[in-house]
Amino acid sequence: MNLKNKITNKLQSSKLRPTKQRKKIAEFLFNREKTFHFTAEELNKIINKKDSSEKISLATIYNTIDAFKKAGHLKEILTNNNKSFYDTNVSSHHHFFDIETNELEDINYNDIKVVNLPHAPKGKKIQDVEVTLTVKKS
Amino acid sequence: MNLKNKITNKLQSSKLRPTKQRKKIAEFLFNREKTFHFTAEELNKIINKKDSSEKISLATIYNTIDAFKKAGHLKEILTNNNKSFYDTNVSSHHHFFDIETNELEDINYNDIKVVNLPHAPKGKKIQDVEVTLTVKKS
DNA sequence: AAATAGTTTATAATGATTCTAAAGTAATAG
DNA sequence: CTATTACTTTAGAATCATTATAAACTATTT
Repeated sequence: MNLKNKITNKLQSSKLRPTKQRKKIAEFLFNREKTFHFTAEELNKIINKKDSSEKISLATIYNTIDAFKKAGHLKEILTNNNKSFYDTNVSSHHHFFDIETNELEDINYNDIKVVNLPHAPKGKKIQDVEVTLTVKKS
Repeated sequence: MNLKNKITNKLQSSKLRPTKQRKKIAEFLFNREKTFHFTAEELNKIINKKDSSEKISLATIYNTIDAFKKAGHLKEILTNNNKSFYDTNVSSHHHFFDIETNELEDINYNDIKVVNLPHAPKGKKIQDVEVTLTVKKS
C-alpha cells in the first residue's frame, strides 16, 4: 500500500474524514523514522512555508493537532513552558527538557527504570508515567 | 527570631528588598507545614481577597513569583497546562497530576525510585529529575 | 443528486503573561 | 538626616497562545 493510502486509512480508522488538510499534516507528521517534537505555531510555520501552494489556516492546525491527540496519534508533553508541546512518539517514554532553550529530546523507555510506584489517590488511576530530566548548559 | 524577622531575613539574604508586598506574599507562601501548589492567578485571588486591606497588583504578583523562583524559593512544576504552576516545596520530589481537573498532589521523593539515569546530552548537565504520574477518574 | 454531518476558514474573543513608563520606596552616600 | 541612586510597584497597554464563532465548503450518506 502506498503512503497516500496508508494515511487515508489511518485517518478513516480513527473516524477522521480524510480531508486535504488532514492528509497533508498527517503525511508530514507520521511519515518519519525519528520522533518529532513541536508546538502548534512551529507546525504552522513549517506547513505553511511561503512556497507551499495551499495554505492551511492556523485554526485548522490547532483543530487537527487536537483531533490527532484525541485519536491517540499525538502525545502532549509535560513542560514548564506556557505553550503546548506534542510528540509523534505516543508510546511511553521519557524526555530531556532544556529549560534554557525549551528543546526536547527523547529518552528510550528502557533507559530509565521507575520502581516502586505509589498507588493513585482514591478513585483515580494512573494513566501515564513520565520522567523529565531538566537539563541546562554545564 | 519571630516570623516577621525571619521573612525579612530570607528576603535580604536572597538580595530581595523586603518590601511590604514581598513580605506579605512570602509570609503567606512560606509560613506553612505542607507544600502549596498554585498558579499566579490563584495566588492573586487569595492575596487580594476583598477583605484584605491593601491590594497588591497583579503585575507585582507575577514579579514576585518570578523573583522567588529565581532565588530558589519556588519551583515551577511540569504540566501540560497552559498556565504555570508553582510549588513551595523546592526539594526534589514528584507529582500526581490529574489531567481532568488540573490538580496536583505531591509524592515523596522516596516513594519512587528512578534508577539508571542516562547521561545528559553533551555540554549539558541534569538539573532535576521529575516523575509525573498523570491520573484520571477510574 | 440532494440532504446531512463534519470540516475549514478568517476573524474575534479570551486568558495568561509580559511590557511600559511613571510614581513610590528602600538602600546608600554625603 | 537628607539627597541621590537603584530598585520596586502599579495601572494599563501590549503580546502571545489558544479557543470560539459562524459562514462557506466538502465528504459521506440517502
